[in-house]
Amino acid sequence: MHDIKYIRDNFENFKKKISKRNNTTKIDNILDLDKKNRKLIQDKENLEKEKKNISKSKDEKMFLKSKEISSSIKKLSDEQIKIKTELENLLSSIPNIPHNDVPDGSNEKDNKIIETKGNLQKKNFKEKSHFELGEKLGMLDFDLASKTTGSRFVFVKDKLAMLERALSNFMLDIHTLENGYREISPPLIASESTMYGTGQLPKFENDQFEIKLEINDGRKFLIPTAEVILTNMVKNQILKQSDLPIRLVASTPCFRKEAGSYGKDTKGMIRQHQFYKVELVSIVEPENCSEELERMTNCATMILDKLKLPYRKIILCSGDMGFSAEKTYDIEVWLPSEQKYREISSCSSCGTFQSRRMNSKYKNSKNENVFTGTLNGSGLAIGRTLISIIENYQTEDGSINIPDALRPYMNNIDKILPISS
RNA sequence: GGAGAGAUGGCUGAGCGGUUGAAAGCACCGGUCUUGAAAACCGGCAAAGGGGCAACUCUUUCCUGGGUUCGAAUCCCAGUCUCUCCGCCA
Repeated sequence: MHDIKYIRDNFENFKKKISKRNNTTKIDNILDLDKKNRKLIQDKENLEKEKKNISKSKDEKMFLKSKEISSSIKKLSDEQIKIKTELENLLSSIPNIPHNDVPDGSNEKDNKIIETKGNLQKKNFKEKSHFELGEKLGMLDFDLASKTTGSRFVFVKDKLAMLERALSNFMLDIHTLENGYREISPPLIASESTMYGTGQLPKFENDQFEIKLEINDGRKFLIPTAEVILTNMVKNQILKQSDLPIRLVASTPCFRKEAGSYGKDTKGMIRQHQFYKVELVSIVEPENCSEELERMTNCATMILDKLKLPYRKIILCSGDMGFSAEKTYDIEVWLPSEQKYREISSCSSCGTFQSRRMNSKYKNSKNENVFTGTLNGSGLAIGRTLISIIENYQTEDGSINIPDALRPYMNNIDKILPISS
């Protein structure tokens, strides 16, 4: 959600910055709606004052007049609410303003590589894809999933299932013990207002799995990421300055419809309707957002360093960022079978964009209630980490070595062999 | 699924038709005292929105939405949420 006062005072600048984003909402009539809205408020308030005075005076001769005023107020108020709703709907579907650090650009081709790390060791055999390896091991079963459920789901079995669980524990341990995050095991279902708070609604309803609890219950959705539920923990709250920063981590399943990516990554478990992800969320004083984003991104890359997986860090251009983000770093891991880097984490600062939607504030050092800053990042996507380990640690015979850092989480085995052997 | 109870400022909690935006306490901020701290005492302290360069001022808000009334935190209706007890259950 945007600050209407800021837009009012900086409209041209606002318009220019939003035009750099992938935005489909028409913004030209914002000022007009704002003007109408304020005019109606003023007219309404004048009448309200008059009415108040009559009732205070207890002058019976004026009682009839007061009744008339009431109906005029009702009319004005209805009109004002209509305009205000229109304005709010408009504002709530405009993406966040890009941070000054963000490079201009229209799509992923304009993202900038910031750093590349790790060795792309050349193997003396042709590297296989994770799904080929996983199916050969008998531990990834896509056919079975399509039988029980449908496409874009997978059964992970045996040692790969254990590896998936190990990754979750490994990441949680690092973020809680080394990086100072508080571990949360949250609900996986979010209410409509929660989904609105982080920006999934109203614009991206098509990507969400809506579920039915009871007929008269409010709308509920499976979380597409733990960001939604963790960030909203501070919804409708005024925090103390000493509460900040709040750093939260959760390992949860995530559910996405992936509407609009038909035909994309249909093979393998790169893009699934359901996947595990370890998510980091920070609630901070807004002036600390940039600093916190660097810190958070380092917390994410730290995992890849420990797993000795090659990766690169990029900054997304204005046209490629998510709706709520003002600045985003993507971390991409090397996938030998594709000879490409693929996204494994995305770390974003949202500034006060989400906290305005959530109404999340804190008392600053001047004792004023101001909106908090929110950040979120994957640390990391478990499914994709699993893929990258399978592919990067494969051997010629099709078995998978276990990275040293994970062995304590894998009963100290050093290798995953096919089931038959 | 059955039976009750409740929802008031950051928190606890009074008020149950007319200077009540709301007592009191806690928390918080400022001051006096103290070598420093604590204690004690004094003072301040809800939010949102509109107008104004500003000092300031106006409006709204006591869960939400309707209704009664000149006037509602207070009365009536509907809904939401929370809690307790019983049943069922991971």
